[in-house]
Amino acid sequence: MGELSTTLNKLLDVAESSVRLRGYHAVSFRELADDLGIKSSSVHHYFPRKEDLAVALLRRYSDNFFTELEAQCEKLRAPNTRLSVHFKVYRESLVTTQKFCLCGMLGAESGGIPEVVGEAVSEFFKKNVAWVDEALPSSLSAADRNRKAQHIVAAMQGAMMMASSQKDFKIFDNIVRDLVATQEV
Amino acid sequence: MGELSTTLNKLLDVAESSVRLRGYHAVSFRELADDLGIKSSSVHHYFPRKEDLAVALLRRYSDNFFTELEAQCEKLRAPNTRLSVHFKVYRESLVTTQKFCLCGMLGAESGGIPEVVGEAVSEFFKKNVAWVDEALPSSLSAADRNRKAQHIVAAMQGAMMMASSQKDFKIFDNIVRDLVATQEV
DNA sequence: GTCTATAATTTGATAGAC
DNA sequence: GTCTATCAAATTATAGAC
Repeated sequence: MGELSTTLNKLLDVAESSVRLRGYHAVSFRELADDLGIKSSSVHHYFPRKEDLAVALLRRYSDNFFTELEAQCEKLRAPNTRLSVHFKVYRESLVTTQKFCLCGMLGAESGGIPEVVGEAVSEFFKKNVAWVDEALPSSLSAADRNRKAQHIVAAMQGAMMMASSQKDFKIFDNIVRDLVATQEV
Repeated sequence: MGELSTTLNKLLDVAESSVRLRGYHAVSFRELADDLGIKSSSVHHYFPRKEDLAVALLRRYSDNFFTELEAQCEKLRAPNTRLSVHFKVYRESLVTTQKFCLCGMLGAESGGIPEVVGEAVSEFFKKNVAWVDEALPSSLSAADRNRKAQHIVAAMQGAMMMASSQKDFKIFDNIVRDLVATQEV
C-alpha cells in the first residue's frame, strides 16, 4: 500500500491534523512549515493561498472517507450493515486520530472562511447524507429516509464535537449507541 | 425588561454575533471596536484579554439560555412539554439570529482556544445535557436517560451546524422532526 | 471611559536566487 | 522544490493623556 511520504503528503497530513484540532484561522503556513522543517514560502509553492490548501484538504478527506466506507462494506459483505459501517468508520476517525471531523470543524466556521472552502464542506455533507440515505431501508418513504439520514449525520457530528470538547470519547459511543437503538439499525 | 444599551452590552452583542458566525480566531478587537465606533483600546478596557471577553460571552449566553428555558416552561405550564420547549428555544436562537450556537462553535474549536474558554464550553454542555436529562420520562433508567439526553443535545448541535453550513435552516427543522419522532416526545 | 500612540509579533503572500 | 528576503497588513496587547 505504498504510503508516499513526499513533502506534499506530509504537508497535507500536518495541515489536516492542525485544522481538525484548532480550526481554519488558528493554523498558519509558518507553523505548518515549522512542523515539516521547511520554510513558509515552500508551503506557498504547493498552495499559493490558504484557501487552496483547505480545498485540497477537503478533497482528500472526502475521497478517503467515501473510499473507506465502500472498502469496509466490501469487507463485511452483509448488505444490511452499511449503516453500522458508517458508524464504525466515523468512530475510527475520531478515536484513532483523537480529532474532530474536518468538515464538522469547517462547517462550524463556514461563516468565516473563503466561499470555495465552505462550498466544499457543504458538498461533503450532501454526499454524506446521500450515502446514509441509501443505506436506510427502502421500505421507508423518501422523505422519511432523508430526514433520518440528516438526523444520523447531524447526531454523529454533534457527538464528535461534544466528545472532543469534553475530551471524553465515551460520549461519542454513548450517543451512537442510543442512535442505533432509536433507529433500530 | 430594561434593555441596557450601554457600550458594554453593545460590545457583548456584536462580539457574540461575530464569534457565532465566524469563530474565535476570526474575530479581532479592532473589528469589534469598528462596529461600535470606538477604538480597540477601549475594548481592552472592558476585557483586557480576548479570553476574558470569550468567557464573559459564554457566561451571558449560558445564563440567557437556561433562563429562557425556564421562562418558556413557566409560560406553557404543561409539565411534559419541557423537551419541546428545549427544541423551540434552540430553534428560535438559530432562526431569528441566523447564527450557530456559541458553544457549538467554540466546542468545535476547543482544541485551539484558551483553556478557560474551553472549560466554560464544556460546562455549558454538561448543564444542557443535565437539563434535558431531567426533562426525560423518569420511567427510563438513569443510564438510558443520560444517553438519550446526550443524543438529543448532540443531534441539535449537529443540526444547527449543518443548517448554518448549508445555509438552509429547514435542515434543522427536518432533523428535529425526526428526532422528536424517534424519541416519541 | 475613551482616546492617541506605540510596541512586539504574526500573518498571508510575493519576488527572485540557487 | 527550497531558500532568503521582504512586505503590507493585521493582531494582541500596554502606557499614559484627557
